[in-house]
Amino acid sequence: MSQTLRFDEAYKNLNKEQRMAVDTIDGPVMVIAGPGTGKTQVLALRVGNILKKTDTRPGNILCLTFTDAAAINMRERLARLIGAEGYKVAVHTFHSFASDIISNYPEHFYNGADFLPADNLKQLEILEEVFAELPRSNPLSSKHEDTYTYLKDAKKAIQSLKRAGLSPEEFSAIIEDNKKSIGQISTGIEKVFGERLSQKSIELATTLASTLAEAPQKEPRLTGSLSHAVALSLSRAVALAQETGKTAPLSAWKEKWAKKDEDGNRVLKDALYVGKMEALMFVYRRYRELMYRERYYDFDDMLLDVVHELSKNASLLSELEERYQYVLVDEFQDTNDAQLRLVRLLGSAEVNEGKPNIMIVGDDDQAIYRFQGAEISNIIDFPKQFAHHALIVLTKNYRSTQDILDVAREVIEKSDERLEAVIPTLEKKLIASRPDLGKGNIVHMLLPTRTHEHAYMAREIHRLIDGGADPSEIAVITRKHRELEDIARVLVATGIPINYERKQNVFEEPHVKMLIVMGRFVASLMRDGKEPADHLLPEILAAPFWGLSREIIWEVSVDALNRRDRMWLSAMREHKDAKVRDIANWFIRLGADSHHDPLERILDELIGSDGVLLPGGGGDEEVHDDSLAPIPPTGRIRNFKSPFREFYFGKDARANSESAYLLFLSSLRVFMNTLKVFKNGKPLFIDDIVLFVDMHKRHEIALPDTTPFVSAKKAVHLMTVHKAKGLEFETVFVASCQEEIWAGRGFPNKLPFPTNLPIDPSEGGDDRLRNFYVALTRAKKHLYVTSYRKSDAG
DNA sequence: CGTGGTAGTATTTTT
DNA sequence: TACTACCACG
Repeated sequence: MSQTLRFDEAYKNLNKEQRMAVDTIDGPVMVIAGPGTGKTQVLALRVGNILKKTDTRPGNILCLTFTDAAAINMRERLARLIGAEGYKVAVHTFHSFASDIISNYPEHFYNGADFLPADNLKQLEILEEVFAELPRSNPLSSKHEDTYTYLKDAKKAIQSLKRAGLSPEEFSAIIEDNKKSIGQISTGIEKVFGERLSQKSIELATTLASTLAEAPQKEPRLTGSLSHAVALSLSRAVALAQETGKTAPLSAWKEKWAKKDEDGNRVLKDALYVGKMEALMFVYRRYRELMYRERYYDFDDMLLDVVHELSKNASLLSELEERYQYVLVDEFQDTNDAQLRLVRLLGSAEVNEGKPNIMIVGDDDQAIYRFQGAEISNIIDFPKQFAHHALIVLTKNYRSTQDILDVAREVIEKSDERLEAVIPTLEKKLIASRPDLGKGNIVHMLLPTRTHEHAYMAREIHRLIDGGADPSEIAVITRKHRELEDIARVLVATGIPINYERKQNVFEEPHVKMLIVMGRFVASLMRDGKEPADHLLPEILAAPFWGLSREIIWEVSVDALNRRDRMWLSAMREHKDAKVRDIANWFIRLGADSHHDPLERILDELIGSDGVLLPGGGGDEEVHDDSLAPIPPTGRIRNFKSPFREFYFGKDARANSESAYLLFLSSLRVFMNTLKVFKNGKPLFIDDIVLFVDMHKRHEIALPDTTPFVSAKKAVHLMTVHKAKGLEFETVFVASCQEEIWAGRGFPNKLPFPTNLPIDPSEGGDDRLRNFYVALTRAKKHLYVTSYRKSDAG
């Protein structure tokens, strides 16, 4: 089929609303696309339509998505619908777009210098430098066991500020402004709330609210004045109190907004945090300075730097505006404030007359990325921000049965952070449009305990598969990985094939862990004059791959005890078993080799591979027989080969655990790649492992490896809600549907932002509701909602 | 019955 | 840190 035909065919299949979205080419357009309403198809076809109806070239259309996967998906769909032209459309994630601008216009960024991306560790290192500059009196300088207690909190706070698009200067301006009014507000609060609440307090509070409201108001959401934020909430409480004639609403307000200071005075909570905020302001500024000096940027800097350059560089902005005549944003409810600023800047040209060709697609009910700085008000306020917009609502659902849609709707209607609450005429009720699905089930099972719940799921999944269901059309969705780990174990044990894309900490992968311990030991042998890390030997020798019996290890330990130096290593060299002697001498030789041999080669020896696992290691015996080795090797030691690989991943072992082998390989790859970045591409030696691992341990940083654990091609999917977003399955199990799992409290925040700067990424009440809504709407036909009565703790 | 103080408890999701 | 249960008191 020719490309035009394919486009025409797809276009013909659109429903009325979808076609309207595709045909509305000009001006700001907001498309509300609930789950399963075909939004990706609409986006792709609209791009095709712009190309068809106007003389715009593909490169002048910008499509912004959040994930790499979504960008790839979009590019492929465009190619399918409109052919090769599709590849020329600028499809980007927000980050790749920003990074593109930085590399295309180097003269405007970092003075044209090449900057390196800073990983987690580097960021914490630099932040630690900043903390070291703080005087003891600084509220953030407190330490516990050599680590700064506020280090991680400061990192999170800085991340939030960057995602909100705020530079240190802008943040500083807000803090300074608040400082001016905070004392006055607190005095007002003390007057009204200093004594026990009574009917009289209602009157006093009314006057306070109106006085505060008189303070000069400033620009939009992020820079609204503190007085106004306080006045707004207080007047709401006052209204309630007057209505009911009770003081309860005022009591609640006091609880939320005020606190007693050291002198027992009622003050605005913000007043108690000002010191910390000022300290944070300093840390943020210094952090950026040091990062800049050392030529590093982090993920969030890219967007922030582009946004700030565009806001002051009119010529660069207009160049981009001219280039991108049409902008389409997918999943708009997930944008953070920095991203919104970027989108607004791109449409700010005067020729647009306030009607830029921007189309945003999203669903307020599926906003579940608050913890990443996503700001649901971006989509809720879109109608206000772009006055002359077209609004299109897609309500035909091509995924689920009406029963499932109805249940989901009942859940989401409990929320009031919704567009339907803002636009009274808006109707988002989804209509099932897949009659071919037939009748499905919705099952709610309340089981006695979690163990019962998991057993029930296993039983039910078995029944479905035995009845002919395709395992890959079944998904188990939970809120947390913790739940999935338990479920995965149960399903595997009962013989159900699973596909679980968990994030594994590479340091915890058992084989990598053992390699690290051995590496540590070898490193201790290379440092001349230092004691060998003898204490590691019991753990190393206990590993099954050496094939050493318990008795032999016990003998070594007794021999060591009877020696004057008490060393296992010495005891091993004199042991009667030849294998034990070989191992000891082999380690000593590796320690000596480590002075000149690169890490890859030593690792290869530890693993006992023939240079298959790691490029640049093993295989070439020339280097190996190098006479530089300080201990003249006997033929015997030379020939000793680590049984590690053969034991775990040899022909026999691998047949049983192909997936474990792949997991190890990918963990090792992640480990090596990160280590290379850590050393900036400089040659690696075995003692780098020690430094590298210890630094990650100290900062409690995990190295995530996301290789999925797949036990069969057709397997039941296990995933968290966040992973499941955008996917669909015939049968969905939503597990552990308890309040404390799906709506439990989050982390307390040690560095709360001022009240008039609502950028705290922790979830508010409705985020939990939306999480659950997203989980429910993944199901096409059968939906199982399970919960248990008693927690593990009883 | 509402209020205010104290004590005890819990602790994610991921581009 | 933020929340709830609990209890004493006005």
